[in-house]
Amino acid sequence: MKQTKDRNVSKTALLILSHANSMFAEFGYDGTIMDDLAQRAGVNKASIYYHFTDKKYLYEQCLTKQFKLVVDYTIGEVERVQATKDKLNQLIVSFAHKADENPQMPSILMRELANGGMNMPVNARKQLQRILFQLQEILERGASEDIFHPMDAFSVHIMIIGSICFFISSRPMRLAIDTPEVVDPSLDEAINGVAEIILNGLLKSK
Amino acid sequence: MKQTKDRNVSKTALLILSHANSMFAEFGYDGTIMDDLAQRAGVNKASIYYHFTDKKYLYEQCLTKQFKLVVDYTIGEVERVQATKDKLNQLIVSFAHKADENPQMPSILMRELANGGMNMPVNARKQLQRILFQLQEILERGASEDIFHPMDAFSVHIMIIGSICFFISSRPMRLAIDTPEVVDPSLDEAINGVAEIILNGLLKSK
Amino acid sequence: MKQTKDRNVSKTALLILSHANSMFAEFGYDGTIMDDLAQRAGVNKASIYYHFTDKKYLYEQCLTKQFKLVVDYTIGEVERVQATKDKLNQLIVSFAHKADENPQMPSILMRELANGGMNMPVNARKQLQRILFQLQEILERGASEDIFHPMDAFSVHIMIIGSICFFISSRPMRLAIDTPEVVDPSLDEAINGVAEIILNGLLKSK
Amino acid sequence: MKQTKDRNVSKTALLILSHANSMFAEFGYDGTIMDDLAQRAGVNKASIYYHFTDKKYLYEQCLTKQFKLVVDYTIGEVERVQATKDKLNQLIVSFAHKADENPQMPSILMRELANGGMNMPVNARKQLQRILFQLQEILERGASEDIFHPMDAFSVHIMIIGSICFFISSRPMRLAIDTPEVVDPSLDEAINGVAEIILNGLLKSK
DNA sequence: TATGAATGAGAATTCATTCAT
DNA sequence: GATGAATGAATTCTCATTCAT
Repeated sequence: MKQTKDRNVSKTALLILSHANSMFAEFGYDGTIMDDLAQRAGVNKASIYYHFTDKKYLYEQCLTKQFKLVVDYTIGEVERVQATKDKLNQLIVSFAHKADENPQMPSILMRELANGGMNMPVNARKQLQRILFQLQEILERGASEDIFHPMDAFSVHIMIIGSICFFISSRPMRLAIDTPEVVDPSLDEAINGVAEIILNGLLKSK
Repeated sequence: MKQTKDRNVSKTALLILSHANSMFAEFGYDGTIMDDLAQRAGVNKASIYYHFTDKKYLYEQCLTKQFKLVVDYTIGEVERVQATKDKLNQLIVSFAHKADENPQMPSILMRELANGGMNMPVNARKQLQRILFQLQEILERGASEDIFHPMDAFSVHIMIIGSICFFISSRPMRLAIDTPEVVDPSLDEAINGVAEIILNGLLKSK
Repeated sequence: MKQTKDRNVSKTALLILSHANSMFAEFGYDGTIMDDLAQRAGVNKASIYYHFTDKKYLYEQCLTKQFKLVVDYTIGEVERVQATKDKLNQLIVSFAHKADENPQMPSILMRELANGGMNMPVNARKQLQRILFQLQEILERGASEDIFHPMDAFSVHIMIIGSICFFISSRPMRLAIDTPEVVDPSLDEAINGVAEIILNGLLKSK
Repeated sequence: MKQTKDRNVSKTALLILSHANSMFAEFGYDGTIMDDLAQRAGVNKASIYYHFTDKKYLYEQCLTKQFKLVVDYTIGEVERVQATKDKLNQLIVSFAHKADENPQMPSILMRELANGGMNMPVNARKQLQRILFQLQEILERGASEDIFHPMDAFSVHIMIIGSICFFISSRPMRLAIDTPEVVDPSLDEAINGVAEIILNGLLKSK
């Protein structure tokens, strides 16, 4: 029964997937109503079940796909630069930009963590670990090159992902409420701020 | 103050509030079911409505109380130290420890942000802004004392809150899945890592 | 949660139960629609769930109650007569009359057996066994009194229950289609026929 | 006969039919899901509709085929013996054995009766009537030969069919639950018990 | 004939909220 | 203040059936 129908390439399946993505990001799992999804995607409700078995499985598909997209891109970009310091900078910037292009990802991740992350599909979790591993490699290389203070990879990982996800997913709220006293920075400004602090923080003062 | 029949002090109300707190944190707004809450709190369902009008209002009460708790503590602690640099460090450490004692707060905040933060009660939002303002003050002071690089307060704010909330709310997941390759740091280790990086990042190399 | 709410004595619960009884008998488990039941019973759909948890539990309640009713009556009547032969006769006649008054019981029993009887509530099953045990006692007594041929109790049990249930539950069909060649007997005629054959068949010819 | 493109002979149709038979017997009409049937039979769902128009028609085909099989055999066997008494005995024994070989038949019949028999296909009903007519003939012959008490054919018919169907379809349940106090008889023992009682009951004591 | 993909009309169950006592 | 009992509006999922290829 639960044949992982990987013919999910059909037009209908794609339509469903894409609308599901934005709805899950916008409304969360509980807040996403299958009826509405069907309507927005312009497909029959039963079609969703035909293609994705049930809501939970559909959610998993969305999660995994999103995460892989962002992580693949980030890792690819990091590999294109050579210097250890540049790699770290690239990791932050690439992750931020791709996550910003797919803002559902930060939303979903944050909600999942808030839920204890226990029903986060293994595959989605693995994607994040790929970044953690890459980061670890960078930090170790930097330490052995004697340009970085030795630093626990996990803390840095959390800082990067946490900062960026917070920035991206808090934007709608910030834009809705103007806090004239504090200027809302653009993504690039914020990313650069984050990257600068982290690099500065890690680099041994020359 | 004007003692307006503050009903919420009754034993029943307190029971409800405390259970509501953990349930909202664990299951989110939608995931928290009034029937279950009544059962866990050992009160009649209709009592909840008597004391808190409706689910939304109950949620607001929980949110605001939690946020105020953490923020009051943080601000108080920061004010007890004098040196600018120590103030920044204190802000990070105090926020982290209090949030760790009340881990519902990070969960709720993250879920709210993921939801676009649109139905986050104004009062709760204001609490966070108190931290932002205090941070801004510290950064400005540090800049004028010429010990900090000038840096946009918002980015730093996001980094601090984001890193810490991520760390705290991802812990249950991390503990459930062991990643032997990467050691899971304790809260103090992680906090120190975060604080170190941020301070290093901001401080002008002496 | 599944607190066997034995306050099922309320007017609403009784209403639901009685309508459920006839509907399950008439349409079977699958054929009984909760919406319709609510409407017929004149109660709110959610009330059914409030009182009976779910469809399955409601069904079990119906089953058990029906079976107990018929079996209690039968056993009681049998105990009122003394002679072994009369007891056997009484068992057949009482069971038939009470089942005829509650024709849902034969329907439900037959459907359950057709389903393999596997999800027949234990309690309902036990009721039928009470008849089997009583019958066994009668047959043994009859054998020791030397008035009955020794006969396996189970076969006789099956004959009695099977014959009567078949007769009662096939009546609607028979009445719908007239088979002029064969006269449809009344319940009493049929019961007497059955009882006569069984008694004759068991009694040693004097 | 006129060889009207009898499609139902194709391998696919046969597959469907055979699986439909067991599923209808096991789960009943409502409980049999076309999707599952397709999967079990290893054919495409639309194929079922191509071959059998709809679920109802498929059900009829199953019913009629099953009933005819049992009834044809029974009637044939009865005709092979001569003595009136032997004929009656043969009717019981043959019906029992053939029904035991095709235990779907008793299940389906019982469920149909439980449903009021209203949507039992005419053709299936006619099969059972063939047995009733044959039985009537036997009883009349026995009465005119003065070896049988005169007895209403319908009651005897019900007793035979009811007892045997009950025995066969209650077997799975009995085997699942052992009632050590009462020994579960084999089919032959039970049949002989039933046949003995009925014959004894009808025969005038010589 | 066979098959993947629709689709519409349900059907069970849930849940926040209210009401009468 | 507390409680058992409603209740209406959703919401997920199911299933027989059809369609296009």
